[in-house]
Amino acid sequence: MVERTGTSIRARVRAELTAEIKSAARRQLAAEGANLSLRAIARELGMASSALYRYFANRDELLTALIIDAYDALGAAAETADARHRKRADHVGRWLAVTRALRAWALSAPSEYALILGSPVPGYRAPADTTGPASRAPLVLARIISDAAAAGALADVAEPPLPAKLRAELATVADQVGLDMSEPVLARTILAWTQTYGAISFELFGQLDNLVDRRDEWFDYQARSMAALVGLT
Amino acid sequence: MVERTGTSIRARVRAELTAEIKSAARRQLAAEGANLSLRAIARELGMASSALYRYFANRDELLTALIIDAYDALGAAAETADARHRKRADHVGRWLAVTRALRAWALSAPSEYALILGSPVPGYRAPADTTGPASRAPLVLARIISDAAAAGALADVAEPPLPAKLRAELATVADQVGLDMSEPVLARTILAWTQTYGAISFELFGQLDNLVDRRDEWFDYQARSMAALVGLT
DNA sequence: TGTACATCAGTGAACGCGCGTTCACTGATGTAC
DNA sequence: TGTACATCAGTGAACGCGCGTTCACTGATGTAC
Repeated sequence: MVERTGTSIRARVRAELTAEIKSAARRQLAAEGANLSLRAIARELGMASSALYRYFANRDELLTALIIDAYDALGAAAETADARHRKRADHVGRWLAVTRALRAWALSAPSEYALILGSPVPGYRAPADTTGPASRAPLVLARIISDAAAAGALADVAEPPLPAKLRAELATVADQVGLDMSEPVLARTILAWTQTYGAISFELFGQLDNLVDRRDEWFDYQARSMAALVGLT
Repeated sequence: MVERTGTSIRARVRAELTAEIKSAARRQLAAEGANLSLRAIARELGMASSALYRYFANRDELLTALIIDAYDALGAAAETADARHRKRADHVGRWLAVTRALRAWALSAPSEYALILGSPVPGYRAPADTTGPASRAPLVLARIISDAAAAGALADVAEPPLPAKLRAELATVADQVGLDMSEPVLARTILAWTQTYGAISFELFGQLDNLVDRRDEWFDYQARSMAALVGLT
């Protein structure tokens, strides 16, 4: 993004137009898929296509901004869903609330979900600044598990062996994000997050068509299964 | 596809060129992502772009052919992996062999995997003829489970309740594909297939970067977990 | 408070490119008698 | 077996379109004195 500081009128107008460009871009994404066209955005906003270059250096920069926004929106949805759950000790309830919120966000903004969690956009490589926002949602899930573990509320679950080197890798990851979790618990958490992502993508990308119609119930069933697999009670 | 019958020389040459067009298209897909360009394919084959219209009525028809081929290739990989497993009663082994084969195929042809299981291609809607090939791979997994069930080798597993109507829907599905399975078992099978799909997509679409490097071990851990969840022993 | 100058947003034309699809055509391969 | 005709594959030009990005420009907003 073309950064510019200050709180003058000009700066505020600038911020507003930047937001308008992004939301026009999101609308375009919803209509056309990942083929983002700067000219089409400019057309919708009634301005010359060259004007966009005062706000974003090029197409990729705009895409990056959209990706970061999407990760942040998904992360925020997860965080508020967890925060709103009053009974903090009801870990299964929190897991259900958060995974449902993730799904609801995805269904409300399918093209943005596809942008961050679908197949990569051809010819685009995400810069490093996305990793922070990208980890918000999974961290919320992880925190539910670590809360349960800390409260001694995590059931023992039979599980396949973890090879030593994989185990060591998981220990490093837990360390880096500051999670107090045993390696097997972290492994199960990532597994469950992967399943959740798979369930949402399946529904969104049409793999559930002609298979399951009662989508809400089916999702809940899956979420509960995964909560149980992780050991939440 | 522009159908034409006969086994004359002309017909054989025609079949060969059709295959060449598809494989050039696949190469293009691998290089550029889902932005399939007829002109680029024609260029690579050293022919006029208009010549392609003797083989495919338009771009969408070529895409459809590629999608069907990809589903078939994935299905064939699953089927041969299962067939090659000699110990038919070793259901966990068969599950591992098949899911590993699915992953291996996806890693060897990431763009084709993305074509069928990634985010939908903008502006393209799959016709009905894809549903047959699309179900080959999941059916192989389902058959392993139903074999285990038939052999009485499926462990009882605690699981969340299935709402009656969802249960009825699952019964219909089992009926349609001719699977002799109880609804809870079918539910767990679809869940496990969803997780498997999520695991492969996670790896392929870069979500595992900076998280897990020992991919083979990680995948096996997940596959074994899912086998256990379904009740394979 | 007013003036002079610098900064910035937005314009419109242009560059150079690629795309899917159609169409009238040529020449080779196949078929019927 | 040879000839006449129909079928087919492939060509090359053209239509009409859209794209990202650059550039010199105008006029408005902000800043310094």
